[in-house]
Amino acid sequence: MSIRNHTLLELDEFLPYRLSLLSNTVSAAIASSYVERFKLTIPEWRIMAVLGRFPGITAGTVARRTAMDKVAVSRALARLQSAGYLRRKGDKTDRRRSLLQLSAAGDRLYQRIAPLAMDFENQLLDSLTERDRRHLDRLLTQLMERAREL
Amino acid sequence: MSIRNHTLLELDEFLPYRLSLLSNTVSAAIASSYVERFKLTIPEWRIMAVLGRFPGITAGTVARRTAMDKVAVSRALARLQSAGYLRRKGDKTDRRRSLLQLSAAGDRLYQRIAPLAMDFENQLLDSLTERDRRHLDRLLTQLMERAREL
DNA sequence: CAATTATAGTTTCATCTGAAACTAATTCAA
DNA sequence: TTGAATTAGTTTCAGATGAAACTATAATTG
Repeated sequence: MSIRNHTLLELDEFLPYRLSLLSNTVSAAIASSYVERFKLTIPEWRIMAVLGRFPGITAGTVARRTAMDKVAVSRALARLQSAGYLRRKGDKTDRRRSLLQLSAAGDRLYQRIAPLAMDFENQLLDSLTERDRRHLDRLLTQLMERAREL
Repeated sequence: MSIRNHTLLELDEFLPYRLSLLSNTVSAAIASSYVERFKLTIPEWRIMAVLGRFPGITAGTVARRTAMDKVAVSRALARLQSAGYLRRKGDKTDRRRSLLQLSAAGDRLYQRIAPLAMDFENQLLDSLTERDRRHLDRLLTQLMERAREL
């Protein structure tokens, strides 16, 4: 990072640790600021977010789009359904699958939370200039590509 | 991020999600590339890292420096001790505490893993220019400050 | 001082999680 | 075709986790 060629391992300056800390801090802030208020977990909210955007996809597609494993998706879907936020429609061409979409109540909730989420992101990014944001976008993309390779 | 003023919530472009994904991907790579090989969990390895750097600190200090909660620290310390990597020395001025340090075996392990950790970090950062790295350092610091406020 | 309050660290308990096993349906291959 | 292999999704089981209770010690205060 800023001090290149560390000869000592300093956790505070160790990129994997910093990423983990930042991600956890951000997630905790989200959880306490709006997700918890609506009695959702982060995984449930993520699923609502992809279903709000792409209605009618299957559980497998949800798993891929949210990078969650299928067990976690299955359980979160069950909870969303029993909370009344989810509808499943059997897929006629493949009866193992169901096509998922938010119920009316689910959609109302999504319409309330999505702006809060975007607002939260904007508040995070407010401290950065437009140029910084583009830079951040590029850096995260590059790091992500690299991390996938390693 | 790059496309400012989202009117739609796209998970793939949502900063908290991207941070979480990147952090998880990096942690998974670390776990499979060297931590798992030495039969350590990430929390255990983090504790070894701070003890390698700051021998003689207490469990509470470890918790603060690793941002782990005290339950997790207590358990990871117990595992490290039973694996023979940790020594505890009663603190004479406060008998609730112990002063922690790596055992000889713990230190040997630390000396093997630390270079791998730094090497991993360097591989991650290889894709960035020196200027990008400084920028990344600054951006992460700013985001972290902001996230703490929110 | 004695009594209360606070702190360090551990244990308990209930919940969460992920790997593996499982069920049901589909696709492939002989 | 039909039996084997694959895939979608759920359930099970065993281990991980975090909040709250607990133990032991130290600090505070009246």
